[in-house]
Amino acid sequence: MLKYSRQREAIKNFLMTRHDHPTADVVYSNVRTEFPNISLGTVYRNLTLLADLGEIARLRVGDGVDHFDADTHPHYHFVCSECGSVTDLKLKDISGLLEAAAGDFDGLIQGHVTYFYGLCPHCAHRAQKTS
Amino acid sequence: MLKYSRQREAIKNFLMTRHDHPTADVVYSNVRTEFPNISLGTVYRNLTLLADLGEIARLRVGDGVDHFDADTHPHYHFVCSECGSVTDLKLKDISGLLEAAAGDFDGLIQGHVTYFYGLCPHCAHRAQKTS
DNA sequence: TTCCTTGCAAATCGTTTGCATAATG
DNA sequence: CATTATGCAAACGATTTGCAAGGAA
Repeated sequence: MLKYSRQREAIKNFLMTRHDHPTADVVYSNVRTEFPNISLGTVYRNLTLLADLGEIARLRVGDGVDHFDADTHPHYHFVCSECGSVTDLKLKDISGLLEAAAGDFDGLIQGHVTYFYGLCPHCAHRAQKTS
Repeated sequence: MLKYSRQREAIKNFLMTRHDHPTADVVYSNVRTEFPNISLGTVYRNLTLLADLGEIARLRVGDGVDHFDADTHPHYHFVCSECGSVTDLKLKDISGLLEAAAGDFDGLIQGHVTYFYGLCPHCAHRAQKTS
């Protein structure tokens, strides 16, 4: 059975205040201001637990580090190749993707992961000035 | 300047014979039959080099291990949640995705990564019999 | 001979885990 | 009291890196 823990609550609360999809490390150093003795292990354990419960989402955007998102509604992400920032991306519905993929595939497709990459607004503008 | 190396050639040749997107470790143990003294480090260095040159593709499908593909034509992949196999997926053109995403995004979208997950044909059929 | 590449081992990095103790139900 | 959660540190697995020696141009 699941027992309440103040650390877990703090982790989830912190995540809900952020929209930049922080990593475990960032969660750790922030929650530490409230729980100076919390350990990285506890942060990882709770992030994994919350993700398994479906209360948060674990994002794997190919940079070798897991990012976490308190917004579990299906939506898309953009990863900046320059600064590494991960942001939400408004996108018209592309659920047609799944059907397109299911086409003549003999197995069972349960979902897909998509993320976009390039230069974020900030880095794109900076590149323009430099060139 | 880039110098020829028999190890690098063997690594690329091996990759071209495989369509199951092997990991560095699998490349290592196979190339080892031809070069018993090759080291994992050399395999990693060459895979990274070849990927940077665009001669092979590095696939990050969220399982924590990099997979490599000698087929650099843009195409999609399917990852089996059960057995972890990574296979190619025939898919109608979905390049509309990029434009859809570019919509009102203020930065520069250079590409996207998409992979599908679920049960591969083999695991799907096995699940059916069991239930 | 120059400088890239290798093999080896040690180092890094993100993440997980074992264990004794603290907190929850 | 029964159990889950924590803090700490050690363990892990994948990948990278420093270095001296080997091989290509």
